[in-house]
Amino acid sequence: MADPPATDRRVGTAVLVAVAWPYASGSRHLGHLAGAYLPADIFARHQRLVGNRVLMVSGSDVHGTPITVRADAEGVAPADIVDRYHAEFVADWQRLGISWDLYTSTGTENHAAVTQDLFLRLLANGHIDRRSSDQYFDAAAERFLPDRYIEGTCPHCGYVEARGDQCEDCGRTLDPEELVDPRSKISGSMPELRSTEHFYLRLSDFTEELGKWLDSREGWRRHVLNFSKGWVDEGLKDRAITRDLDWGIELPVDDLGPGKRIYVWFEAVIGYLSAAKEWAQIQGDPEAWRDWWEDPEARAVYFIGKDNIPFHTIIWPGMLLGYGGLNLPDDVPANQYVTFKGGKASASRGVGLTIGEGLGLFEADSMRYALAAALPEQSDTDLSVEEIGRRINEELVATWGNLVNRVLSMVHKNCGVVPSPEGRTDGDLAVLESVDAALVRSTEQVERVELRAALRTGMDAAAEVNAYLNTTEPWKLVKSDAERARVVLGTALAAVAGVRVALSPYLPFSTAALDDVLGPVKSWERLEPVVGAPVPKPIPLFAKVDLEALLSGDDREEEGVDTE
RNA sequence: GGCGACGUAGCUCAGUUGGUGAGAGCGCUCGACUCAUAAUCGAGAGGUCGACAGUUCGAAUCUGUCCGUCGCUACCA
Repeated sequence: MADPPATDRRVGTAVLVAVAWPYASGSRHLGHLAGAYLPADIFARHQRLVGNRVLMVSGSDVHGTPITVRADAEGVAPADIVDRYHAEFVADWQRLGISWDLYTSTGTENHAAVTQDLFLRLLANGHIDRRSSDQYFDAAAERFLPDRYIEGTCPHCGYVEARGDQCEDCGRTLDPEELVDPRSKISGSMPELRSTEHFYLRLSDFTEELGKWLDSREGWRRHVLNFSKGWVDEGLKDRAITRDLDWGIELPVDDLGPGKRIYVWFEAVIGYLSAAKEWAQIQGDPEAWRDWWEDPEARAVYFIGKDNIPFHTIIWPGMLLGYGGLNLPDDVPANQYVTFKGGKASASRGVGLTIGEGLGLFEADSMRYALAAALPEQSDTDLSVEEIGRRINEELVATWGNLVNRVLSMVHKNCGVVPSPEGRTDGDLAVLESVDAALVRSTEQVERVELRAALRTGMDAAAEVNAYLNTTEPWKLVKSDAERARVVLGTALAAVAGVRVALSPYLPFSTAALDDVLGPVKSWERLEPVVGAPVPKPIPLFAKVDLEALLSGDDREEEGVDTE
């Protein structure tokens, strides 16, 4: 490469890799993984190898009505639900090799403090105000009711168990006042409308500024920009920040009376900032977060699913503008959806696989490959167990796994150690140059967050090395010209080492499995293997998937496991 | 209802601001090879780019209508 990657982590550009906060209300599925966590990890791993200073943060989103609803349904405390799924997420990330710099939660004291700081600053700057409205009040329980805590008959379809925010039967969104015969989910009594006060974020203050900001964005995905501009063009509406809940972050002011908390949509996005501060504290350098949030040279890339777009392109930037002095997102490469047999993945509806279920069927790297090859970067992508298995067997194992295996086998058998690079012909050098070119090309693609294409680039390079072997036929040379055979095998091994770098962000476990022979991958460049290093008989990097067994298993009932 | 997206080879998808004969991977057919997880390499077949109309010298790409799929619609985040 033209510019050798910096090895000093303090030299490169500061890159904040901000990843959607998974809601600790149920298991996450492969759609979430392909939508945010996997692409973020691939991007972060690549950025580290090119020498940038990556800070990749996220955490479990532990507040919000769905969690309290679920806790009530199970007769446990919200914290029990949160603890269960937070632990599950942490285990998922570990098994998947998601390389967080910090994975925390919104349940920390630090997060509450940062949230309250933002609230107070926005309040002081005039971007938050108080408004009163009529809301349903449960006299028996002596509390106001969030929309989800009200049930009634849907005015559109007559469904008797419609929720205050949406009718599950006909799918229409509702206002609670529209419900016929409203009932409190807490006491079952008929709620009454009472006046109550809440704080509102004056998003409308930022309509013009956000519009200009969005117009100035370059390289953003079309659907992200269209959707965001659509919101601005319609006119931004002020949003209530607080809710009548006792599960959530407390207000730093007490003038609304008891029973009001800051609601999730406002505080969850603040997690990106609070996590950076928490990370800095853990590092023993409490001011270190400023490198990512205040330095204008720093980059911030937010990995989310498309359902989260307005929160990251409108609301969070609006909050940051109102706060002042902090970096706005540089890119929000929101992914579309993964569908399963045409339907949106949803654990609650039993569509698709949870991450845990996926890991029960496939090796982590294999599943990472299959999902990365099908990332819904431009449009929804349809997946199935068969499709994942096919990708693994016919692409990953056949092209890359087999290449590594055939090269290592021949080197082991005929040389026993890494051969010297001396004596390479133009043809030998050409294959190495094509691998180097692939590394340059895939960097350009990753910079644009075209991760599918960058994976393809790496796989194409692997195919070129396969073609090189078929042309040079080292298995014949070992009988006719042993010296030439050693040169060819050494070249092939060096090429494999380079392809391995290109694929390493996608395949961390199998990459590390080659450390003993090829050395650890520390930078985004093709390094010659150490001459004379022993090359033992190889173990296949990936197991083939038994598709028939999977298909018979796929017919079994897939039970929904949770709400979303 | 409103907004947005999508509908391109058997399957999953790419196709920057409209312009050499429409692409990739996989599958399929034929051939080569046999070191390698029956893997690899080469060649080839296969699509009137959802339908219709329009703008243009020229449209998969722009406009309109229609058909179909999906998402969002601000208290799920």
